Amino acid sequence: MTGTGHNTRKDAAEPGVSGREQRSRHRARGEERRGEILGAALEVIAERGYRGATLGTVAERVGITQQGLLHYFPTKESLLVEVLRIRDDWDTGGALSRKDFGDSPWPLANLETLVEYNAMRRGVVQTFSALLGESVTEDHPAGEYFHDRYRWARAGAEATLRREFGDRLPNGLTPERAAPLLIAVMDGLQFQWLHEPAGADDNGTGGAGVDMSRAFRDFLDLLYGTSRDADGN
Amino acid sequence: MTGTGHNTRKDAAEPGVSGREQRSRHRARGEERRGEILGAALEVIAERGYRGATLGTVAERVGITQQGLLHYFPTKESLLVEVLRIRDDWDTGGALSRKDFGDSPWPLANLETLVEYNAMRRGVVQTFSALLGESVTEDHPAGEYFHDRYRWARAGAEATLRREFGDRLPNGLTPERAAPLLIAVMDGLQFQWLHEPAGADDNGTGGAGVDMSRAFRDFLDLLYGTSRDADGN
DNA sequence: CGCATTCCCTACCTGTTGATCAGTAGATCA
DNA sequence: TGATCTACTGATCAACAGGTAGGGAATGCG
Repeated sequence: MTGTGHNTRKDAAEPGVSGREQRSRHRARGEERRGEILGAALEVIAERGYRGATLGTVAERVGITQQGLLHYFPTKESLLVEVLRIRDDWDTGGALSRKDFGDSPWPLANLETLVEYNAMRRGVVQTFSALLGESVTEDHPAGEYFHDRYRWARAGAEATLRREFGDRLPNGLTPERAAPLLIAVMDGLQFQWLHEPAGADDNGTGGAGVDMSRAFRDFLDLLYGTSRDADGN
Repeated sequence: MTGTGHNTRKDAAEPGVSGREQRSRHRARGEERRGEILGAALEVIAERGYRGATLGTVAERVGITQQGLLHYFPTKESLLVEVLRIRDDWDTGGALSRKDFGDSPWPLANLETLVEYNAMRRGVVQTFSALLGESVTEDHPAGEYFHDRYRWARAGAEATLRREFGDRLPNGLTPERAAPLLIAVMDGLQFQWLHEPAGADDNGTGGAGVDMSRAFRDFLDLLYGTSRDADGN
């Protein structure tokens, strides 16, 4: 029951493994574990939120103890910070702020792609949405993150809109004032979609759910002032 | 400190008070306390979310013990259910689903009023938003509530849009497909507003915040396809 | 080979939370 | 006047939570 039977393992087993392979494997172990933990934390936060998530649950999912996890992330909050950081790399950093941001002939296509991408990553969206909800409560560790993120997202959206439409949208609205709406639609649709998804990979719900990608395209049509496919599809 | 000095109160004091009034006052104590508890719970949930809220904190705010609170609401979840119910009466029941729903010459004005009303009730909005975020997590007691609420809200929005525009919005979009966008904007703006409010009662933020009411009007302009005041204001 | 580092565990502590149990004081009622 | 109901309180509990202390095994390094 107690930790016995491990001293006989190394010397006898794996006789043909070279020292280099063992070393590199050992080195990589740490970063690999970190990655596993981050992935598990993302899952657990999606399922229970940050406050509801426990270090023990995350650790268990990686196959170590809670104290083993604390070896990598000294506090629960430090774990959250890292989760937020990798999410930024994946999602926002991957689309909203990419260097090739203005490369597309149609800037808003990037946002459309982002939404479609999110629709395939329910876990990530759920984590994000759960944290966003919690972040409005007092003294939440993610509060500042979302505050900054919103400023930043609105600025990005405004720049995109300006690149697309100039200083006025077709209906006369300025990019500055349309930007919050764009962000709001993206966030708001996520909640509806999480509660009742509908879309490419989901059929038979009777049409009650929300097709996030299609709805977002509908909103873009609204910005353009014309409908591209509202009649047929 | 302990409950002394009350046995002399009844017989001697209030000689002219009839038995009926005393009885009713006694009866009302219970309902009054219930109301106080519900109000405190709304506050505490706004500050810490449902999972983060504790019965002790709520009870303390009413001036009773945690066990005293459990006398009125046998479980924490039952308290949440009641909070959700009264919120419905205040907010949704008061505007979205009112009988005089179609009485206004301009149906969407009701929604505008609702948003303006919300902008004056930060605590309620914060409670709602915190719970909405939590509700996407697994086995959350408010999950079903929000699921149903979204269906219902979309149906209500669709009906309103149909009453205003008929079967097609100016840009060709159907009310059915515009409804989710309307709800998404309302929800999404709340998060931005909570994180950085701006508006009538808030000046000097440097324009970085979000004026929820104005932004919502901007969105309605988008639905109409024309801008009413985007140039000057 | 000895030493440091990395990785992870056992043991333990302290605090919190929702909930139960039993009981008390006053009001109501028969 | 006694029975009963309402509105609580105090004591207590089991279950967890995050975090600390310290140690041990495997590995890398000189």
